[in-house]
Amino acid sequence: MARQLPLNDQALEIVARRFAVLAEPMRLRLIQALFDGEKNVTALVGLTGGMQANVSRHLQTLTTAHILARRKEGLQVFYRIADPTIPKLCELVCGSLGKSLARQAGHLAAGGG
Amino acid sequence: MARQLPLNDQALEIVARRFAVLAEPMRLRLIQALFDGEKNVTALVGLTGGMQANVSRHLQTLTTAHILARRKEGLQVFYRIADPTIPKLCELVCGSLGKSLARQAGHLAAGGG
DNA sequence: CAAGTATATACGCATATACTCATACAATGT
DNA sequence: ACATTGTATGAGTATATGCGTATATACTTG
Repeated sequence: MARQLPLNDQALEIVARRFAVLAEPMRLRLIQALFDGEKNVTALVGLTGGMQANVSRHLQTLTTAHILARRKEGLQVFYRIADPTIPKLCELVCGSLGKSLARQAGHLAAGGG
Repeated sequence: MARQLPLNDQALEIVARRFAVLAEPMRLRLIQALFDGEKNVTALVGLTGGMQANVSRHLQTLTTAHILARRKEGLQVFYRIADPTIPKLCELVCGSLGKSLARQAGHLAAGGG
C-alpha cells in the first residue's frame, strides 16, 4: 500500500488498527476540537459534551496511536495533534464522501453554520 | 474536517463508518488485491486465503461503502476499486506509519517479496 | 498530613461485528 | 428438470469495544 506494495499480515493489522482508531465519532470530535491548537481535558469535555472518563479514555487511545501528543502542565494535561497527516486524511475522506453525502445526509457542515 | 469545518453528528458518524470499513485486515487485503485491476470472488478467495463466505461478506461491506464496485459476468462477479481516493488514503496512512513502523514491525513489505 | 482539583483507570453491561458452517440463490449446460 | 459452478446470506458463537459509575492517581495548597 505504501506505493502499492503488498503489506504483510502484521503491517496490515497495524494499518487496520490505525483506521480503527479513527473510526469513532467521539474521537473524530476530539481531533476536530484540536485542529485549532492544544486544549486540556476539561476543555475537551466541554467542547465534545462527553463524560470525563470517556473523553480521557479516547484521548489515551489517540495518544497511544501517536495521533495526539500530551503535555502536562501542573494539574492539567494538554493534548495536541501530533500526526501531521491527520488533517489531510480527514480532508481526503470528507472530500470523497462529500459527493455521496450530498444525497445521504444533506449537509456536511455543522448545524450551527 | 472538510477544510477543517466542524462536522455535525450525522456527518461524524458517516466519516467514522468510513474509517471503520477500512479497519479490517481482510478488507485491506482485498483492497490491495484489487489495486492492479478487477478480480472475481474466487480469485480473491485464493489471493487472501479467506473462506468464501467471509470474503463475500467483506466485499459486500466494501461495496456498500462505495469503496468497491461490482460487475456481474455470467456466474462470476468481478469487483474493482470504485473510490479513487482509496489508494491515496492507504499511501497516506502507510507513509505516516512507516516512520514508526520501522521501530515496531521491522519491515513494511510482504515477506513474499 | 488533609483537602481540593484535574486526569486516569477498573469494572460491568450492552452492543457491534468478524468468523465458520450450512444453505440459499443465480446462471449455465445437458 | 437436473446437475454444476460461482456467489450471497442466515444462524450461532466468540471477541472487541464504547459507555457510565465509582474509584484511584497526580499535583497543588494550606
